[in-house]
Amino acid sequence: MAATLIETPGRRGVLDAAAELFVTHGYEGTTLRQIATAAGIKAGSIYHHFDSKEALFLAVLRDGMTVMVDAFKGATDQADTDTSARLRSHVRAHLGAIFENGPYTTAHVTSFFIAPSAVRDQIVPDRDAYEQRWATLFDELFPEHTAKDLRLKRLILFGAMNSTAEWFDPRGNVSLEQLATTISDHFLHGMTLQGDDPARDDPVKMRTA
Amino acid sequence: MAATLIETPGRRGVLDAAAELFVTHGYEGTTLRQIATAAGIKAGSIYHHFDSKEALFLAVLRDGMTVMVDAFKGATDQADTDTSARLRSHVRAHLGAIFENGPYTTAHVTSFFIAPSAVRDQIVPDRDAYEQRWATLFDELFPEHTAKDLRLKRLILFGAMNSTAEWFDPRGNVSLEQLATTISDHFLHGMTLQGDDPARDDPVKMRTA
DNA sequence: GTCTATAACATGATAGAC
DNA sequence: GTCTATCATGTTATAGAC
Repeated sequence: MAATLIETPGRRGVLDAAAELFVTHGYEGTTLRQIATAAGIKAGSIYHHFDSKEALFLAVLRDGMTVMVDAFKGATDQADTDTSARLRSHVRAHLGAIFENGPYTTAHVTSFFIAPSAVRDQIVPDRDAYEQRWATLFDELFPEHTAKDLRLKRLILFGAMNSTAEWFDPRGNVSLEQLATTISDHFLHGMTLQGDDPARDDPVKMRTA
Repeated sequence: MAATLIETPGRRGVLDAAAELFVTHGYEGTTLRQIATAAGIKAGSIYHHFDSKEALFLAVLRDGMTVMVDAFKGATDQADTDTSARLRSHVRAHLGAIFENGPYTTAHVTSFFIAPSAVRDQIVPDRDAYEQRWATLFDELFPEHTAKDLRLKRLILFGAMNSTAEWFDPRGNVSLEQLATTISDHFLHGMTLQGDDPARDDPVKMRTA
């Protein structure tokens, strides 16, 4: 039994195998035969579940997006009150989607940019909807900022969060909780030295205009 | 004459064509025929200049790294004094390398992660050396911070800067100068509202421990 | 009905001979 | 630099197993 054999049968098994391979080798770098082998079937059999390689890729990206949206909703449901806690829970949710919910989200984050335009065009609406959730959150958290500024800041945060997929290892000496705290605290305060207690709970006071 | 025809002949022409195609389609998504056509030669002729497709890719990544290192040196040579100006000039240099020095840097930033491991292994030392320059700069700029914290913050900044390759358009309503200022200011101060003058020059006072 | 195996085709890639 | 042999890939058609 090969190490990378996916146990789950059927359509889900193909998706699991594909997502994992897309993360490490990219879309073009992954062959249907690799996916089939990892899923324990033959290449031609994939076409029973998906119309094409692109359709399979799109399904992986869609699932990744769904995980992120669900995580975001979960953070919103926590109903935190102060700015710091609200931001942190959503950052934690996004990072959790990347590191705790399998390779679907990672595949989305790392291989969207160079995806074939036919695939990109179909997934863009989903992405836009997710970004809109964040935009609305930002409007609520930072009402004094201009829309233009908030857009830039949001993209900066996304860059910081998504790029963790390239270097962060949840099993290392920094936990996912610490990473979420570091990123959200830094996003709010920059390099200003805070208290040494990483679990402090004083809300951040934004200057009102 | 095709629109994407590269005028430069020989080895450099192949590199130019390859770098541009790698950015948009990734390594595996780019064929030697596409590169050859863009360079105005035949596919097989590429092997006159490079031993393999991987060797060509490696050369592109190396050139991209060189551009970044040169930009970094140029920023250091400016010999700014205060923290804010020093950080900003280096951020500006890194962004300039991405958006003003052709597709080599962008290819490096966007397609390193999913590059074949044989290529990645060979370019890692160059990357590490570049990151070490940043690490040294951070040590000088933020001496009160722990090494562990500085590493995280550095990776956060890299994520923010490199991800601009996916969304920033220098011809849009935000200039590269504004982007550099926004990113470095936000890195230092977070969401704390600063004065409305984007060109202010007051140095940032880091609290001493 | 649901899933998979087999086998073959068309295209186009890499690489080495010329 | 060009040409061409070899090989891999996405895809389809058909049929078999649960």
